[in-house]
Amino acid sequence: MAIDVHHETETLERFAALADPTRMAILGLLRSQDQCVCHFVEDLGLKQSVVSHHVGVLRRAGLITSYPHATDRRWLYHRLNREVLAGLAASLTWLLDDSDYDLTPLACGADATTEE
Amino acid sequence: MAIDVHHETETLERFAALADPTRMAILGLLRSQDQCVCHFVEDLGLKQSVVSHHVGVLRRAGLITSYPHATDRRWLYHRLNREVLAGLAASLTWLLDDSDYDLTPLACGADATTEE
DNA sequence: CCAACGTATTGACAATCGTTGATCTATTGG
DNA sequence: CCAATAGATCAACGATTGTCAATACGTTGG
Repeated sequence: MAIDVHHETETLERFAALADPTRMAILGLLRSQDQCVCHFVEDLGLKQSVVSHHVGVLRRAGLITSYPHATDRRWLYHRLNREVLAGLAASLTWLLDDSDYDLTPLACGADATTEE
Repeated sequence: MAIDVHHETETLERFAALADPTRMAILGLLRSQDQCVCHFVEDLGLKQSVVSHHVGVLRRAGLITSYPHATDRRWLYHRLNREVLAGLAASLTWLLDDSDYDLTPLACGADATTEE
């Protein structure tokens, strides 16, 4: 069974990639349209190297994919990887799934002994 | 409108709290039953101070809530905060919502100029 | 072929994070 | 009251991460 696919290093890296305001802002910009780094630099008012760094983090985490512009290959466009983001949402809903939830708190070792 | 509730510091802190193997393991254990720190120490084979630290991170992030055992108040039980976890899942699905998605990549400044 | 441009990469520095061991507090049982 | 227990807290250390400036790389236009 796929016990803890949700704890995998890959998944944790992805959550870490989400946990940064700059990167979350970039993802927010990509929500409505594919864009290249120059837009992030302009819209977020950040240095190019900073943006490039964060885009690299997002790409290595698999949260976005990148492709060169059709005519001018200097421009690198970025797109949300919706499958991966959906996978993260699935990890969260897996945690939330309470079909196996036992309402009684798990007894402590000492608790179990004394109550025996 | 609730433009970027999903970028809030609170939300980012929560994603950061998820991005650690120990904390994700603790959340995984809490999925099926409320437990106290002693269980995490035993099940994960970690030092008490390490577990206490990570439980603190999870609690401050709002991912779990804590309450003392009914009869022995030395034992502190922990429970998933399902509302908060659902909120994180909502932030992800908000990113995924492509109802406003424009298939044409956003033109670069230079691009727009030359193509004029 | 050269200069301008978009982006990636690198190295240095500061800040943050996880681990450890020690100590501290509160609670329970004798 | 005292010893044992559950858990929190703290200071110190090493590892990681973000920022910045500089540089390198590939592409394009002249």
